[in-house]
Amino acid sequence: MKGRPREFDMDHVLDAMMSVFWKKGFEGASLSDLLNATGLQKGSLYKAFHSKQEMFQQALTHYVSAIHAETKQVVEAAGSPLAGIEAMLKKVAVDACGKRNGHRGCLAIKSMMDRTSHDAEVVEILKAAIASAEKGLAELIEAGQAAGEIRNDLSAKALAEALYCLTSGMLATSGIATTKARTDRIVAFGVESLKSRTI
Amino acid sequence: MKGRPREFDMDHVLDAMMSVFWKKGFEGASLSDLLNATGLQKGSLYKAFHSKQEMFQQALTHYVSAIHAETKQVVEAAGSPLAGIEAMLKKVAVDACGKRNGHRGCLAIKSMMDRTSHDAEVVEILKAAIASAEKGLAELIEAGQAAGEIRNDLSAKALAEALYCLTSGMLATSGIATTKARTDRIVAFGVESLKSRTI
DNA sequence: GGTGTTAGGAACCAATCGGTCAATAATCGT
DNA sequence: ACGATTATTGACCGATTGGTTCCTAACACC
Repeated sequence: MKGRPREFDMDHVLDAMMSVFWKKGFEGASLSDLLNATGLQKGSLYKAFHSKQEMFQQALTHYVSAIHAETKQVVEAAGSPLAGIEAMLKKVAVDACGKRNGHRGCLAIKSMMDRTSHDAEVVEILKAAIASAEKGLAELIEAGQAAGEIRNDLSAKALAEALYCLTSGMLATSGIATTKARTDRIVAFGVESLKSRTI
Repeated sequence: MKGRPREFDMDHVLDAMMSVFWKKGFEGASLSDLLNATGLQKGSLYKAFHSKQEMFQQALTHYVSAIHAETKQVVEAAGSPLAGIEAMLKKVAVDACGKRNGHRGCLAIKSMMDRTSHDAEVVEILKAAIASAEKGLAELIEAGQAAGEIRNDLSAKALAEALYCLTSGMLATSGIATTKARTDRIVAFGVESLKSRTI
């Protein structure tokens, strides 16, 4: 590495930009919002990221890996595959209900709505995130099926998709139709729909 | 009514604005976009609606009632409560998969993401829309329960919420993770989860 | 057929948008 | 120590933003 080293911490800057985009969306977030949040000057920001689009992509990637890590941790703390899934659903329910760092809902879901038609790179980031999430879910479900905990009349893949769909739905209506009682019922429905049953 | 009558057709204008907001979102839709789409001049638009916010609110209301009418029709064409629900899910799946008037997904879900923190009126419109949709679903489910077609170990309300959540999830990932095969599996999961079972 | 009322049209506005650039400062490799 | 390289700063840019205003045109009512 040559030349003058950067004075700011990239992680803090990504966090700050993530917050701004999360709260205001891509178009709603102005350069000066980003500048205020990061504490940087326009030139510095544009030297590190070449455009607002790239700022967004990096912030989104940052968000996705943070969520991934959090979810992994929650799942692994649980005692069984089904318990892991329930814990994950409950985590999503909490994110959908309350405020999280002052923001509601999920940056990834928001991005699906307003960026995918303008930014192909964002589409790839989100596709990868969904694929990764569903792969993790499917593995968990397979383990649960092997243990006889989870129904095996439907494929692990199909169940993983349905589960992911349920979480997306909770996050999509975040702030409109998300009370704790409501998300509790949805989580219960999800868990109940997974259980193996003896007909 | 006094004075000069308006020359444009309000319904066409609402349709046009709805399309623009649907495709570009609130912030992404510029006044000139709206002007081009409606064919009106700035003065006329602002005489009819007093601000961009109000244009959005009216366009969203227009959208919500259109979707409501479409859904009602699809449901009533089906032969039984459960068949009605399946038809409704399939309709959502189609909307989530393909393009519809050149737009993807659902304007209401998009609005939940980017307008609810800025516009309290939009929150009310969306809350009312969700409440109405779930009320309709719950009545359908109750009828299905009475007919023995739908499980009654969970309340109609809880099932309606879960079902709505599933549809929101499909629409949220519109354009990212929506292939026909995938939405087919999710629809099948939804229907399967509703069926009454003899344990 | 005036008169009051509303719609249409286009020029106009300040503010803000995303983005650039040249000058200066700080570090690395040698 | 010195040149190459990179970061920081802040002024600057044209374009566009949402919104206003004023004038004219067209109808309803009496």
